Amino acid sequence: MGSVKKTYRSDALRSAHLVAQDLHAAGAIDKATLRRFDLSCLTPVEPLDPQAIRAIRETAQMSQAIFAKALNVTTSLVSKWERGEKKPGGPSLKLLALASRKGIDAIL
Amino acid sequence: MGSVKKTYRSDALRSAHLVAQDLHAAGAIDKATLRRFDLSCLTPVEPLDPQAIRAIRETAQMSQAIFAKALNVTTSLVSKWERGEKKPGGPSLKLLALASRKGIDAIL
DNA sequence: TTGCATCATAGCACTAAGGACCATATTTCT
DNA sequence: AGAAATATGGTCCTTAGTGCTATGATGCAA
Repeated sequence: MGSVKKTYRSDALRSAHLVAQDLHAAGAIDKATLRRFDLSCLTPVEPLDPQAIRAIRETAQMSQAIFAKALNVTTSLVSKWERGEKKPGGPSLKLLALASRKGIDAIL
Repeated sequence: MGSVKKTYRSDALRSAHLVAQDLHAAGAIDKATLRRFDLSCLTPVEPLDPQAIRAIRETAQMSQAIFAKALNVTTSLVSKWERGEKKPGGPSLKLLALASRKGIDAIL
């Protein structure tokens, strides 16, 4: 199972943030470095075209209805995203980016 | 560290979704059960008052600016959330719920 | 066949979230 | 002292997101 490997990478990322904070608390690194570190840790968020959004959902094997529930939006909105009638912004894009890069389970 | 325990719980949750899909593919469970399972897996999303939002951010040891970047929103919006001028909805609430229940690293 | 449910699309009206700008005052680090 | 980060406050404005309803296609079971 990807369980072991995925866990390793995931936890490394996860703990890195806290480790960096401890280093700063101990005076080992300055605030600027900590700040830059935090920003470099963020999952990149780029605009998604309708097909890309649908691809994320279909990879997750979900209907529009339960995909919408996972993102805490309405099904009609998901439909509009996938047809290009509306474009996801700010927080929605972040959720989609997480689902795309880390897998749907990252946001369940 | 927490790595092992957290990983165990996290991976169990993560794989459960895929396992259920396999069970369905194998004909072991029906579609309705699969659907209900997916919904029951979702991180509960409840309204958050301004102090709760600030608490999440301060637990993460982040300034409004980098917290905003993590959520892919503007700093002024985070400020408004924490002062009660605006209330986070849909996708924003989902992100905040993830940060609150699974830790800030879940959304980095 | 009939019936019932899920699925996806589509329309419309409406509210408020969220974005993009400002300016200000305080703190913190150099 | 200066520079940079921090948090608040504001104002204007766009549109994302909601809620509702209706449609047709699909699939499953009685």
